[in-house]
Amino acid sequence: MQGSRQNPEVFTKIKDLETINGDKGSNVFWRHDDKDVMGMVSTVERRQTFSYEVNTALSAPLFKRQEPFLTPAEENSSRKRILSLPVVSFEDEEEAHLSEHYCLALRQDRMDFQLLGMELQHFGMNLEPDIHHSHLRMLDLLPQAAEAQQGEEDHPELTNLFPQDFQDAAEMHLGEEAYELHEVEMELIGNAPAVPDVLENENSPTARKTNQRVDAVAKSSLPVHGYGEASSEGRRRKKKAPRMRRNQMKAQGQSTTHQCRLCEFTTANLSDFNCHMKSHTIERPHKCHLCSKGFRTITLLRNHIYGHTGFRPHKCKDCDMAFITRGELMRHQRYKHTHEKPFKCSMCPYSCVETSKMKRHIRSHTGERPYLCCFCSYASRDTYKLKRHMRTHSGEKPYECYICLARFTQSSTMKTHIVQKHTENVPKLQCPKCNATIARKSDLRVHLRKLHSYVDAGMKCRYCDAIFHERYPLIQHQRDHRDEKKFRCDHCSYICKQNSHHEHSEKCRQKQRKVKALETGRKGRKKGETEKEASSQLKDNFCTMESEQLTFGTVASAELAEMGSEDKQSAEVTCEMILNMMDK
DNA sequence: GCCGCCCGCGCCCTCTGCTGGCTACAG
DNA sequence: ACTGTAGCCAGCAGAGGGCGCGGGCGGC
Repeated sequence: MQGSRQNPEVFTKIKDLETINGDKGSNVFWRHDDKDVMGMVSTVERRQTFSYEVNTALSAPLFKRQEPFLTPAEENSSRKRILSLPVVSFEDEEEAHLSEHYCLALRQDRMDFQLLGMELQHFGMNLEPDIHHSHLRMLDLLPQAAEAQQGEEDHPELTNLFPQDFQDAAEMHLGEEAYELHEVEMELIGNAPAVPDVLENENSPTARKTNQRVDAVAKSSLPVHGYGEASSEGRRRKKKAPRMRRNQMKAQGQSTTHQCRLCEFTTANLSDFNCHMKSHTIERPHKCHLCSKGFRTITLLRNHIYGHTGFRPHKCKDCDMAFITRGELMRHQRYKHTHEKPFKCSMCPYSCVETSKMKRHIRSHTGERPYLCCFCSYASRDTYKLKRHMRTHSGEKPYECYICLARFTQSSTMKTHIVQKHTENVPKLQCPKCNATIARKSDLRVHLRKLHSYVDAGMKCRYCDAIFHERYPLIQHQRDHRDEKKFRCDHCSYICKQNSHHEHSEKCRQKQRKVKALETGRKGRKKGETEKEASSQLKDNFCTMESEQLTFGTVASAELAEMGSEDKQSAEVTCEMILNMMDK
């Protein structure tokens, strides 16, 4: 194999590759059947490329239960995506080229392939059989495949794009299905193209085949959720639907309509239709001269170049920030200056600047957790939390204390560590209930909870609206409620806390009658009976009453209440006598 | 076809709070 | 010496803020 350098402009994808790898000398180009073909022979470089692709495009779930082998540095540096070279294509372990690689090279509108005599072991990888997915790198076919979906008759050369043995090995059929393959794979890796997940019209041939593909993928051992935020509905371009429907509505009533076979888009205008169909391709004619990245529109390219040059035309008048687009500036001003939050939650007072934030917030109400961990049962409400969680599996600790070099999984943990261990004169927190001083707020909370029975949320009194954060004051307060004497006798001054009041009332009436009788008896004292004897009888009667749990005061006041003034005076004398007698 | 607005996704960050293991210390 | 307890500490998850950037689409 003789290495011969070719003009990189010919190889759009190779340019990307060079950008990533840097070491251009390790790429080898040669002629094969009058076609330009590229191969990579450097194992180190090859591994870098492969690792990069695994991390960003394929995601860890493909590597079932394997620890992610990328280092953080590699991960961070992988901002760009290469969906081209090289191809790993294994149909199964026996038949195919488990220890070999296919290498695809794009030459403008043609694609060539070459088998490279390289072994996986060279890359230091120990791959499990289930990752040998036959179509993983067929993403390289995108431009051709997208065209292919429009019909083989339009692009008959596509059927000849790959040598037959390659097609056989990959069980791949060119033409329409080639696009479907791309579609399914893009779904698989969470980088969906601008096509619906499953075609709505299930009766169309395309939809049928695609849906079968989707089913097949769903049934396969390859989870579609996963690491590196590659999963996800989030990335699926579903946002098209509403606007498409608007256009669809506009188009209604037209006699001649152009309906997109790949989505719901319908229009009567042919140019609109053609414009729309471009959205289903990844044709990016506007290339950045600095990084070779392609864009569909010149505006996008211009904004991209602004990113390179640092030119930010939209400057904030309230601070030093500047932005590429006016929309970004407006959003910044809402966040930092005007604090305008047009999106309000209907379930709580939360409001925010962006719809995506509201969407995320709503999940905290609904409990929805669409991002599933492929290693455990954890599921998160947003991609970042899942990614952060994955560190617990990978053992990655990206944050290092600059003083003691201790490493941490989260930046906030490191920050706390530095404050608590390496910062002098850190003020401690004083417990409001005792003299204890505690370093951390959360520990003070624990302290309050354990030692002072403090409940953060507050406990409501069961009898009134009072709120207590401590158990004991609540108990005391509720006891007061229970001791409260709510029932008052209608006939005397008797009050009680129980409903037994009614029983008392009846007894009270009977006793009143007795007292009346006593009074009557006193007034109509028997002939010859001395006053002392009369008093003695009264006292006996009183004692009887007392034994029936009627107090003197109760009797007296009840009696007084019903007596006339003369009788009252008489009764008071009688009561006084009784009291005196009791004193004796 | 270009431009700008708007939208949505993704990424990274901070703040917050809970948990459980560790450890010092008093009884 | 042993044990229970309370503070220290790192790990980890929930929630939200801020911004970069690409894409859709209407207007010109």
